[in-house]
Amino acid sequence: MNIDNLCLGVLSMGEASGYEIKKALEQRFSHFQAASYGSIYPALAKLTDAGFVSFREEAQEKRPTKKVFNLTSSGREHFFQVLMETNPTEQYRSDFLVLMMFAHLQPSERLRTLLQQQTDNIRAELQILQGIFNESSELTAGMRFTLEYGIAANQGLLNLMQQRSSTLLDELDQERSKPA
Amino acid sequence: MNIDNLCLGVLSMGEASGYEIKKALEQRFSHFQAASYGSIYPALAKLTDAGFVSFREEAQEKRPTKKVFNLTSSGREHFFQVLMETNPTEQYRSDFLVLMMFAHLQPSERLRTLLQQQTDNIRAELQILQGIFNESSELTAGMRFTLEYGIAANQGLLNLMQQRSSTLLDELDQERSKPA
DNA sequence: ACATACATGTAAATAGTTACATGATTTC
DNA sequence: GAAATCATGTAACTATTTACATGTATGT
Repeated sequence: MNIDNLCLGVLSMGEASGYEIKKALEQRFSHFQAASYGSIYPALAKLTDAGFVSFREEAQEKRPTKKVFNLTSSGREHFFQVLMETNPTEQYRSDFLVLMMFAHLQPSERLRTLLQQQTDNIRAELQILQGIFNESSELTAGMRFTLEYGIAANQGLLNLMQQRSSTLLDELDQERSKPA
Repeated sequence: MNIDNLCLGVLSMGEASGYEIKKALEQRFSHFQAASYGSIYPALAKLTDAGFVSFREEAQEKRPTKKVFNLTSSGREHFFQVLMETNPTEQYRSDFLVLMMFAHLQPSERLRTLLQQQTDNIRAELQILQGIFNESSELTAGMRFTLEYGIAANQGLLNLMQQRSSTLLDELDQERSKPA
């Protein structure tokens, strides 16, 4: 799913400026997608050229004038086709796990810090997702599902981190003291 | 963690050719890292220039001659520094969750297929990880941990998919039949 | 006969991010 | 007085993948 189509998706939920699309992605898609202004603004220009979105300029008091984009019917049709043709692929890249793979090369104080940081990060992410899930009214069924999905993964990981952090450190201490 | 440093990591476990590094990444790192030949061979050339690896050419019977790389002491030192300075960041990108976010725009037959595919993918990944965990001898503590980490996440997700797939479809049917 | 494994490497294309450029207003 | 929010946009850079180029040997 490229940024162009992600913008169409956000606009399918209602008109928005480039700036507002970025905010929407941060608030509602951040645990599984990201985009910077440097990709959003060129995407909106391309989508305008392609006729998938149109915009009006809206002057504001004490704020810069903004371009408010909305989906054309051609854009809505196109986005439907995208949804029907996109494969449900996923990718996960973890420097944390790379560091764990080479745990035996690092001092135990460093590993203690890494495990603690990761545990904190997971706990924080879990609280963000649970916060949105519990406190937001008017979530679509799909959005509730994406939140529950993130909560399920992070809950599983938090349990593991709590059970295994200290035993991993013990195992590594044993490997260290036992020469081949 | 860029490909250069990932190559150093693989080589810290023993000498290898570019081809063998790719295989090692597929077998031991695939659930949290990836790399293609187009990035591995240039990385090895760069690392050789920098003096972090050296190689010998090994002629083989009935196989092309290969370059067997191994870490220099400078490379080993450098990789240690990389390990000490790398932040334990993670990134997750999911087209599956994007599709779920827009579940209300898709026919229920399509959603049924997507949910089934995702469930199958998670189950398959889980079995791969459990297979390696149970059947491999001589895993390092760090590698066992990376496997358990993947298993914990996927087990949490599989439980969710099994509980929620059908209720999500029901919820969407209700939203569809209830006009605003 | 067709695909897969072995083995190395380059060039073009992809898809972004980061930093820059500009500037008012509001909050801490 | 500094940082954050609002607001748009471009240019340079980064890091990678995909496709190409080449060829033998083995398995199906």
